Amino acid sequence: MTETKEHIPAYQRRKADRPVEILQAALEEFHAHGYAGAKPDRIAKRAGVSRSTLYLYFDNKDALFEAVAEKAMGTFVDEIAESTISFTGTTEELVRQLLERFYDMILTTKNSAMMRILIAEGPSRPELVRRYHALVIRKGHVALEKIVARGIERGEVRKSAATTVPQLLIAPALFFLIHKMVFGDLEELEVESYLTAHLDMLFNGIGVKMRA
Amino acid sequence: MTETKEHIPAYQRRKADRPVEILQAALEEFHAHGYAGAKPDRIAKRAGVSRSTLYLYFDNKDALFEAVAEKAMGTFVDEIAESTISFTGTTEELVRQLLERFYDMILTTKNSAMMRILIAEGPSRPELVRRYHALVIRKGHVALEKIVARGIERGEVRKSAATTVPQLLIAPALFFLIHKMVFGDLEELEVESYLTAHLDMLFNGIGVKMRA
Amino acid sequence: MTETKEHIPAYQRRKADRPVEILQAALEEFHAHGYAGAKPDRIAKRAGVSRSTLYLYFDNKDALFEAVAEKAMGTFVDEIAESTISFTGTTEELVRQLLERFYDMILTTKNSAMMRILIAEGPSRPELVRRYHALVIRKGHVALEKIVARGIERGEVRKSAATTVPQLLIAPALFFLIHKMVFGDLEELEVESYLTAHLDMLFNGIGVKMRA
Amino acid sequence: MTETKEHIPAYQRRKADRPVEILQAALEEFHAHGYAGAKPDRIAKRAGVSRSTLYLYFDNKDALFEAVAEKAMGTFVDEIAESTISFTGTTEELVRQLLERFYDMILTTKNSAMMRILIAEGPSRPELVRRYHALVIRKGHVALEKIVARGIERGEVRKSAATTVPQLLIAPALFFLIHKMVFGDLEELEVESYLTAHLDMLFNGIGVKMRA
DNA sequence: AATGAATGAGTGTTCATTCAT
DNA sequence: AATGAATGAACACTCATTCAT
Repeated sequence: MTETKEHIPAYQRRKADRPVEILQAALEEFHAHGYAGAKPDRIAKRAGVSRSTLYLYFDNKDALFEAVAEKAMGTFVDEIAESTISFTGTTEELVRQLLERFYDMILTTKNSAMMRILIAEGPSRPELVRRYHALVIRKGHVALEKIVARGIERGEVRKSAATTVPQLLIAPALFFLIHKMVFGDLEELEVESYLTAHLDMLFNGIGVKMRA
Repeated sequence: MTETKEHIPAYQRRKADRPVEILQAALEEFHAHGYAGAKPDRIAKRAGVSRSTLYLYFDNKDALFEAVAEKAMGTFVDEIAESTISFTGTTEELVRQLLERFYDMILTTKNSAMMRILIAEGPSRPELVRRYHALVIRKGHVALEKIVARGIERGEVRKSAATTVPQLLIAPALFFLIHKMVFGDLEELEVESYLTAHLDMLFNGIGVKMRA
Repeated sequence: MTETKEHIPAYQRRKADRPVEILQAALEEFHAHGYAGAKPDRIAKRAGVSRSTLYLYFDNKDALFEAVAEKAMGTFVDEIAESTISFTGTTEELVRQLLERFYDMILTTKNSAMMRILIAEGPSRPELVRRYHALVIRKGHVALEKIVARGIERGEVRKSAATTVPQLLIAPALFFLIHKMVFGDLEELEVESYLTAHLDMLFNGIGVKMRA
Repeated sequence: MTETKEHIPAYQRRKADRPVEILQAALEEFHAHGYAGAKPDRIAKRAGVSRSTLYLYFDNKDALFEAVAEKAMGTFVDEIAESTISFTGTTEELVRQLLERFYDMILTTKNSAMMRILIAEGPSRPELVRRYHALVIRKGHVALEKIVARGIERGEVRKSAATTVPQLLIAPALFFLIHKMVFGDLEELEVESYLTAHLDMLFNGIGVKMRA
């Protein structure tokens, strides 16, 4: 059935590209306007197709949204989880590497879009929240736990109240993400010094240590 | 608490109560559904009035939203800023007190509603973002800076990379807020141990200190 | 006079005045905005009473409108009809007098309000049109016919095609009325010279008469 | 023509027809109910489309109204203005021709619709009034002035009070228009005899001329 | 007699979606 | 595969009207 219609105009866009383009356009739209505020009209325009074409690939706005969410719940966590396993350096180096990638991801926006969507639409989409939790949060938690355990084993990390809540490792990064997302236009947090401060606090705390 | 009150006849209720009830109902609705998803219909029902009564007190959905936001941009920051001035104990005690109040506020939900609204509607409401930034973020930042400066002065806080970014003091609390807001139904973070861990990390860091 | 009266306390005002004031206010409102565009709210304000008071005197907007119309279908025609009977001067004097009063009435606006209402609302109010026709148009027609007949009898008016349509006597005045009503703000027709011209055309025509 | 067309499926009809059909339907609706009373619902039904299709072609009710008005402020005046220039007969013939066309136009209803709209909506649409005045009234005035001047030049028209107000030439026709519009259902003015009478009065007046 | 508070029915308009081509 | 044209259902909002006082 591919050969029958060979009278396609000069620009030959591949059929397979369409869904990808639409998903990308939709992610941007959902990020910018939230679910309810997102207009198929605009998604179509962004994707360079007609409004009706959207419905050729996705049953409806909701299905499109789910597809977008699915795609965005990406591979990030898996990647860092894997890279942790083979890491051979110190915990500080490991965490620094992890956080560098994390802040980098934040600045790449795509996943922050997902975060916004999740926060905004969560209450009306428990299933989406459940999936995200299973695919991202839980896995992330496990990965962080491993890092901490490894650190303790290696004598680089204190076994303490702080280390019972491994999320604290990345909590400041979420703050950074939210801040950038909401107040980014008004006041930019400089990522490098923020990261430095983050690591400093993480490893050394802010308190003055008095040791004999 | 979303119950629909109905039994007291309209004419017996006092006019002055109306805006308060409506604002409360609207806050809940905006929190639950975001701006676009919020239906005047439901707000009215929640407030125990008819749809048109809403418009007796607020010009339109937008005005209602602004009023809700205004009200929620509460006095919290001012209160803690003030209480810091007169504090006489150690920095650790001061920060503990601050965070206890902060986590308490989070669990009181109202302000987390505001946070969700801000994250979700921010892109389409720069003015709201600007006001929140001026009223809450900026003031909060100043208050945190003072705490850090006071700590350094008193020799309780290290002058370090970490202390150049005073937001780090409360960053983990925002993580807690977001987590509770989005994943609260799936996995509860126990506030007391989280707070303990937060403080531990904040003051001591997670790293093993080796001093001579 | 469209001022909103306010200073006299309600209890001092006489009950009997209320309907009159309301009708006056309603006439102005209907004149200014048409039936559909007229708002009970504004009528009440103009009349210096509360919205609900309107409904104390008139069942609903429609009834109020009918009452206004009724009142405006005034006595004007009857008056001029009567004054014609007793007139003893020439036809030209009679017609001049009639038209002077007619133009005067036009400039007093109240009846032009009625005309506007009739034109605008006529299609949806056949009954109103019927009543106006019976009370004003028909009577006016009869009065004009009498004037013409009297003129012919007295040898002051030609029996001609023109005199078979007695409405022609006042037709130019309606033009004046409409013009003032619609374009009055843009281009004022000076009433005195218009009246002079009207009478001149009426009695002499514009044509050059060539008689042997 | 108020019939609702239904049988031709929407997709078979041609896009170009839509605005024309809608405008026609809207003219009828505005004519029948005034601006405020006109319901998009009914316009759509009259035009044989769905309510939302209206908004595909016109931004809103107001824009639709303006388009209707624009279209109705037709070419009539220009046409008669032009035809006057080349006319070679007597003034009486010229005026008769003009009036015949004028009365014919009146009976064709479309422009009388415009007149009703103008009278009814004028107060709340000064801009519309201004445009109509510029496009129709002013031009008409100039055209009438030319006719009178030509008549005087040719010795067929008296230079007199009457001829200083050229609107008097068509004033009786406006009376006819209004009468037909408002009272047409109750009492028909027979156009031919009315026109004859109109011309008679115009040229000869109603007065008895006594010349030596 | 008069009104402040409230509302149900309806308004113009938008939106996600469909359908014949 | 892709679309221009069209629409039903829902939306935020207004309005004439009611009702207990």
